[in-house]
Amino acid sequence: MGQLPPSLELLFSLSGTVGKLTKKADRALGVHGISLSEFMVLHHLNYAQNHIMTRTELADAVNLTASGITRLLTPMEKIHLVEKEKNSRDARVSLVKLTFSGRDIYKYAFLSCKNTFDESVKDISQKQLSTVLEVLNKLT
Amino acid sequence: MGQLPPSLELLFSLSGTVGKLTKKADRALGVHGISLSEFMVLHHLNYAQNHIMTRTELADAVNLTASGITRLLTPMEKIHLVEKEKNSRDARVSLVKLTFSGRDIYKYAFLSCKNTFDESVKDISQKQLSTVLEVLNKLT
DNA sequence: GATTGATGCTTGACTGATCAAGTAATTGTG
DNA sequence: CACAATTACTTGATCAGTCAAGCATCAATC
Repeated sequence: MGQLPPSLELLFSLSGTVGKLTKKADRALGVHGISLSEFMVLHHLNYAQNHIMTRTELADAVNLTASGITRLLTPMEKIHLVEKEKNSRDARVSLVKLTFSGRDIYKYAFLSCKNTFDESVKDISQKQLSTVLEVLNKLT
Repeated sequence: MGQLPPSLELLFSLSGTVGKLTKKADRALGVHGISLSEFMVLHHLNYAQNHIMTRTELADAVNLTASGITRLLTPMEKIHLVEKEKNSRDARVSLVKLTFSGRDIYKYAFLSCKNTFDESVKDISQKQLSTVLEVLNKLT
């Protein structure tokens, strides 16, 4: 990498690695017709109360802007992975609910993704992994 | 994050953190009129033999496709951060050379970027950092 | 030394995301 | 209670990057 202080070496490495991992994830998930961002949406909905979240919550969860979420969800609604619901308390918010078939796709996509990345992670120790997660947290 | 196996927790965390760090870098570098990708190009050229690389080498170094590099370099050539050179041995390759003013911008951009990220990294130990770099390497 | 295949790069069409502006609903304040 | 500020979301314009196709050049083989 050459001549970089640790902080920037970290930045460069992170950026390279994540680029590659994202492509890998997209290939693995492509089988199920979804992208990594869509998978992340399905995941967060799957573990949310009643499988429902607001668009803003989703935007935060998957690190997109509000408009990014609008554009990501539109096709997902069209193929019925998620559906719109109204919030009776606040007419501004548009809730996103995971459908049954959305949950189904999530399960299969989850398995593909897990297989792919368990493989990538196989010779990294538990301890190293938790160090990495801790550091990533501090960087946020 | 909830209910994720370690490998996918790592993927999700990496993706979130890198998204945020990239935005931070782009803000820091925006002062100098360049993006993180452009900064990475300048960096690799700065430490290359004679400040010259082929477009393909650059593409690898910054994790873009050949066409991505073409599109990234075009404006950089226009503002004379880099310039084209021919390779006498092989007329297919188009060399990219860092100009003096490119080197200058690099130096200032480097300082801004370093300040920004040294700050982010200040309570992460040397040892943790090298663990992270090691893990990132294994993931590639 | 002509042909076949690989390599380096560019271009057009597209995708996924952003930002800025706009709309609609809600909340807080004089 | 009115009205200003804030919040949730959508839309048009734009941007950064990909992919597929194409062009030019080079290398290997017959």
